[in-house]
Amino acid sequence: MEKKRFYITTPIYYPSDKLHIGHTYCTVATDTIARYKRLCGYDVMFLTGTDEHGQKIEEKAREAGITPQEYVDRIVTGKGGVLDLWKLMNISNDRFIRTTDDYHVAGIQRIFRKMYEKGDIYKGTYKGKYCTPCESFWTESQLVDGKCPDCGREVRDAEEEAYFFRLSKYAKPVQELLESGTFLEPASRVNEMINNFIKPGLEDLCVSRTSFKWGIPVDFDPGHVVYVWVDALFNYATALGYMNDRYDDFDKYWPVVHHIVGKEIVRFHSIIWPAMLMSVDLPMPQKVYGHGWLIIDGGKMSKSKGNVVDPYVLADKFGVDALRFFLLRTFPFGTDGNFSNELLISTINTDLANDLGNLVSRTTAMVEKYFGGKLIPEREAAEADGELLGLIRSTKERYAKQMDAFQLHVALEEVFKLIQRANKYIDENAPWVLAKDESKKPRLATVLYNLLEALRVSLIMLSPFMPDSCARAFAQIGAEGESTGWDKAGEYGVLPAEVAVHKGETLFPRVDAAKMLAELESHSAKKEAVPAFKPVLPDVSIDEFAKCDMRVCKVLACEAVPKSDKLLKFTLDDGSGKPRQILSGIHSFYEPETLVGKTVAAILNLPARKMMGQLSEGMLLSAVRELPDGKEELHLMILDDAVPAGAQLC
RNA sequence: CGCGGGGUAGAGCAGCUGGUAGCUCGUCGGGCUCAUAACCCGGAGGUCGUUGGUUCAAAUCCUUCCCCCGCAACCA
Repeated sequence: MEKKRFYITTPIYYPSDKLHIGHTYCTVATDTIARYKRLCGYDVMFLTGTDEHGQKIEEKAREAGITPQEYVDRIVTGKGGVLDLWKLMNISNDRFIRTTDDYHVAGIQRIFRKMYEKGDIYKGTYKGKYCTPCESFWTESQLVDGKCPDCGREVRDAEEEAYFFRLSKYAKPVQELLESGTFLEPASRVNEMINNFIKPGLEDLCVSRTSFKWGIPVDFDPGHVVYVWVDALFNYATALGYMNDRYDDFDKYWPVVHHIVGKEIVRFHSIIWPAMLMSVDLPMPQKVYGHGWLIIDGGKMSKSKGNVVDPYVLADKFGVDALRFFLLRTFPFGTDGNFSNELLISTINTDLANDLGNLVSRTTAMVEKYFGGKLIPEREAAEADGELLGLIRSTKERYAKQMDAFQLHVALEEVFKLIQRANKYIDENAPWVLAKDESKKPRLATVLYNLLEALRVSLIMLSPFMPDSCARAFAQIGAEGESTGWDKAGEYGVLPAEVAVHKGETLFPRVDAAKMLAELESHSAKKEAVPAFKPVLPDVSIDEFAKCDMRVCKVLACEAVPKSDKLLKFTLDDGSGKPRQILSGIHSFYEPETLVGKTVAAILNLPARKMMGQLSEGMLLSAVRELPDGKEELHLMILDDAVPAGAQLC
């Protein structure tokens, strides 16, 4: 009979910077599932890779003075890069795709054309902000203070020609897909997607750009570059040979696709991706699983906060397997988890050193001490064995159920129930007492054999999580070959009666928490930085500066804008005699009532603009800086009340 | 009323198809000595965010309100 197939993917990561523990978490989890499926006998295809195009990488490369290709090569294949990281973390991916690979590029061009010919991609206009001197398009959110983020100059509304994907056309089938059961998990994400994105109506999606070059050219329309969606999402298909001839196992693995993704990209994978697949008439993936994030000190990990955890450091200090284990044992896979070094250390000490490692150690030590390393074949069963043997036989089933549902942390819990029961079993049977009586030797051998069997079974189930350590442990307890296979994970009596053990070096050394924390502290202490000084912007002429009409205003009234977290609505006396309304996003720093009567400064000649449906005629001046923790510190410019309204700042 | 998640012992979490509140760490006491000062047993510690309701019975179902977190929107 042919093996059942299983195709699993991580997202392709964006190599604009070094990867951190969050990427590692996702990849390690996916790797563990892949290893588990292989263990169960599946024909597994495990794909990971990098998403290497786009404006941001183009910019980063320009800053570094190298080509975009050189830039991504450095991060992906360079020393300490993505490939090195996965090698270090013992990731067993079968394939690694880079969106700059030529077969992917060719495939995407064909896919783009296919969707175009079908009429699902059409030419339209993309509206955005344009900076003429820089010849660059920006979205609202990219603007810095309403200005070009590159040069700080004014931008204007503009349109560019672009291709769009008819996402709207697929809204209904996508909704049906989401509602139809297990496509998207955890289930809580389904409502989020439908309520937030589908119900309000899906807009067609811009899938090409002319404003930057670093991407896959649209082959039938030079100047256009395929924008992220088509390029990145279809990696899952091109990596199997879809629309290219580099590989030819697309038909083999396609329908059994499982995408493991972070919750931030669930939307793309559960709405846009299915829609595009429908467009090219491909069957839907079996599952999209959105896992949670690692949270640090209650907040998201980010480079600007300086709280990024470096997997290289942790792997170096604790060992790869311990780190892998910690990530998957501690945090429920579907929800966010609070990362901390203390938790890491305590998990390693409790589960790996005290429970598992110590069990291997004390069991093998006793076999050596009482039997010279090799058990005698005589046995004597006892009632006291029942519970342990029951767990040896039954844990596999519960474990498998959890693993199949990607509940990795619960699966591990099941294994550790067995390990803890085995430790208790030693206490109950006190082998050291049996050892004193020669006539109890068969009973002693039975007790130790049962322990070895408990370990063997546990190690099989732990091996997808900690492949190297389990291999070492198998050697120590004298398990080899078939006895370490999945088929034997729920059976008792598999090890030979005269099994020989080899007590080896400590599997998981205990970590000295205080010492280790101090070491890690010194690592991160260097990063405690003063707020970065933002580079001074390019010169402006005095004439340009003089164009800004900044005036002193008195706050006549101030109230929060309904339904907005950030906006405050100011009614100001600008000296003209006519009240002026300005909105400002500073509610997180000030309560409206505390500002009434204050003397402030504002630019009056910015074009009026609507925010949350309200008109804002100008902008209040504030002093802003970014703190080392990534938060923003803002002070409204509050002037001496003696300054009259309408006075000009210059 | 934008959407979603969460508020359970000192900390971190489970339980949430209703029926004496559980796990890990920490803490206190005991046991054991094979083992990586590890292991085993026991104790202390919670009015399960708040209000009202359904029920013989609610952490668990419905309802009010409060707080936290994410997404969306939005910070010129």
